[in-house]
Amino acid sequence: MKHSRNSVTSIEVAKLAGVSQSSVSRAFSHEGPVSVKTRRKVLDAARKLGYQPNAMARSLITRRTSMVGMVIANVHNNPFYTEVLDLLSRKFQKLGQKVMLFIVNRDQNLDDILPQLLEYQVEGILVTAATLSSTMAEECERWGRPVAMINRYVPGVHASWFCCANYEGGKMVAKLLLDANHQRPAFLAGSEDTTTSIDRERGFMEILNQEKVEALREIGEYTYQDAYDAAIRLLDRKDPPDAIFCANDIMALGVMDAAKNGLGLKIPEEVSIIGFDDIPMSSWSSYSLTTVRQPIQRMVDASVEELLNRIENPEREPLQEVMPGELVIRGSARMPGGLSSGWVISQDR
Amino acid sequence: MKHSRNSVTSIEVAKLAGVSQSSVSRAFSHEGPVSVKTRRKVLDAARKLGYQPNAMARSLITRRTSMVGMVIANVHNNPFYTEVLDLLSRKFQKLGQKVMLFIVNRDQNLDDILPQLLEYQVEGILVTAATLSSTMAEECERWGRPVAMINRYVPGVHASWFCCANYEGGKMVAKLLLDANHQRPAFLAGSEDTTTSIDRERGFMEILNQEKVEALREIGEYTYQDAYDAAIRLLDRKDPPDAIFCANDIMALGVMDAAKNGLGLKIPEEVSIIGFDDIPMSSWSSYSLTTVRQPIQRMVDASVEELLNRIENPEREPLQEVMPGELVIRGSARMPGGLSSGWVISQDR
DNA sequence: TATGTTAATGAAAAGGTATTCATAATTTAG
DNA sequence: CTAAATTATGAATACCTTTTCATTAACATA
Repeated sequence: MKHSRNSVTSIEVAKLAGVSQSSVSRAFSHEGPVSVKTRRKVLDAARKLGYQPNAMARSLITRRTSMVGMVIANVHNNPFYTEVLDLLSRKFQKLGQKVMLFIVNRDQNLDDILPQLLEYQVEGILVTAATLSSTMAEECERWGRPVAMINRYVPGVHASWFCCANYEGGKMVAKLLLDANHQRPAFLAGSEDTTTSIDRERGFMEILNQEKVEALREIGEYTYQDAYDAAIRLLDRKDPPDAIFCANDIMALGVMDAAKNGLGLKIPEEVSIIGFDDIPMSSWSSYSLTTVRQPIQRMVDASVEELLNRIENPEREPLQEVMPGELVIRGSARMPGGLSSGWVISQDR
Repeated sequence: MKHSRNSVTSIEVAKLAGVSQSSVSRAFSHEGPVSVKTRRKVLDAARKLGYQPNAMARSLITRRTSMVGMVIANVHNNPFYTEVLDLLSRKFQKLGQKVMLFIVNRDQNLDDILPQLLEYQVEGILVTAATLSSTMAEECERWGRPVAMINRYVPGVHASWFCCANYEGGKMVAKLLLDANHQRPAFLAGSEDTTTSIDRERGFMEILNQEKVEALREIGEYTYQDAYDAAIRLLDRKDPPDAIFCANDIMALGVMDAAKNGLGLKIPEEVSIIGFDDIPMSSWSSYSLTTVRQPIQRMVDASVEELLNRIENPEREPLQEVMPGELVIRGSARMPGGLSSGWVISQDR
């Protein structure tokens, strides 16, 4: 039996079941009163015909789609965002939301995909690792499409966001390095235009400045290879740093490989390296990277719940929260002598 | 100005522009005759009101949604599928398709998400790293929703699929190892129920059997940690293998770490290790993994194009293709003495 | 048994668009 | 300058549901 494109409608089901179309609808949507008898008749007929309610038609009348837009960048060159994507998607699914996915470049303008999201009537938009211009965000919000962001924020914009405490994380790292007597730290920045890198650096420098310690600085592009190259430049000078704090883990791994395999340096004896994120590879025995773990599950849970919450309650004010990261001490950074000086040493997960 | 949930309709635009609703529709859909004058009037009014055509209403009448379903597993513990996801998503976007994403567990039953896909009227379904039961696949196809799979196939099912030549890949690896005089190879399988692991092993064993070489065997779960543990078991016996072929790269990296850091073995002097996929980490200097590169871009391009093609031409027979992988020689496996004996040595990308 | 409540049902309307068909405006050909 | 062909427009309809409203059936209460 060859069907044409799914065109079995509730009317046909009604006819076969010997009831009205309304009853078919009621039997499917768990609303309204239906006798068990008709429900059974309807469900039988539906199964026989392979009937499936048409979500488009439904959304037209209910003005609900149960669809959310998910905009994400950096998914293939940063395992951190792979995990975010995975967790987000699963969480939305579990809560009955369909996910319309857009993978973009970090610096890509979202203005062209936003119309598509609105056209398809997503009820909310979750953005991570990509930046929504403030006018666009406002636009969405004004049209009743709440926006939630992970690890991005737009100052003064009417939207929800959840960030790791990047600034405080940078401070933690600086303190750890200074306590362990590092004299010449360096910061390896990711792209200049991302608040994550900026905030981590700000916190880092705050402490160093406070202690009148100067820092070297290099820039990469948030990739392993860029970081590798930057590390070579940094470590090959005649006054090389004795510690490198990297904007994220994937860069830190590149730096470690450059130091270890590229230049034959001993880690952490000759140079300490610290990252940010705690991606799975960081705990691999070849690296054992000391890093700041982002509260990824918390950020995902909070942002999803907040988004759905605001969808249900459009009048509610958007929530924002910065969530503390957690220092994960492994082997890639020299430790303070009096080890127990108040450092939180986290277990591997 | 506070809007309620986007409810500006083509009728309101028509009113403001002083034309009929039909003209608004025509001005937006680039079909049908519209004078430049009315088009301008319409577009102006639309911009003023922030009008956006409603894709649900449109799809109801056109019976097209421009949405495809994408079902993927293993995305967070195998970077290979992260890249597949990324490429697929971008390709669909570029071709004007919206992607409805479902991330599942590898062994999860897809029967519960399939109704959702059909309900939302996706026009086709792309499955990768997850297995669709043959009855479900048939069901989709019968309802005019073509199915395309990457790296999965269901024997005898009426669907498109594109696989890497896993069997031949396994053979290549076996030949390479034998040529380099390995005496005691081992295969580290991923989960038993995936055709990729099975086929790679079959090819591998085919050659070994042919040469009357026995092989050890272990099983992991397609994860770094599982592979690490399995490698310890394998290498800690009194008759350890001198080569381990792993079902995929992420496992191979776990094996390398187990050998190198766990047991202090030299790679490739004491044990050769070979993977499959060629994920980015494999080329990192800490690993330099010899592996079989999957033609990921080709598989993605082919499957997307095939899917869209079948959507437009429902009568067309589904296409299937197995695409050769490419041996990437790096440093983790001992090489044959006469190196140039016909081996294709690939450049890093 | 009669009456008041509640539950179940069907008819009809609404949601926002694309499209057909008939009509009006414009252009082209003769 | 008229007839014919073409192009532009608007009214009406269809797409497939959910939901309201009115009606009927079932039930409980007195």
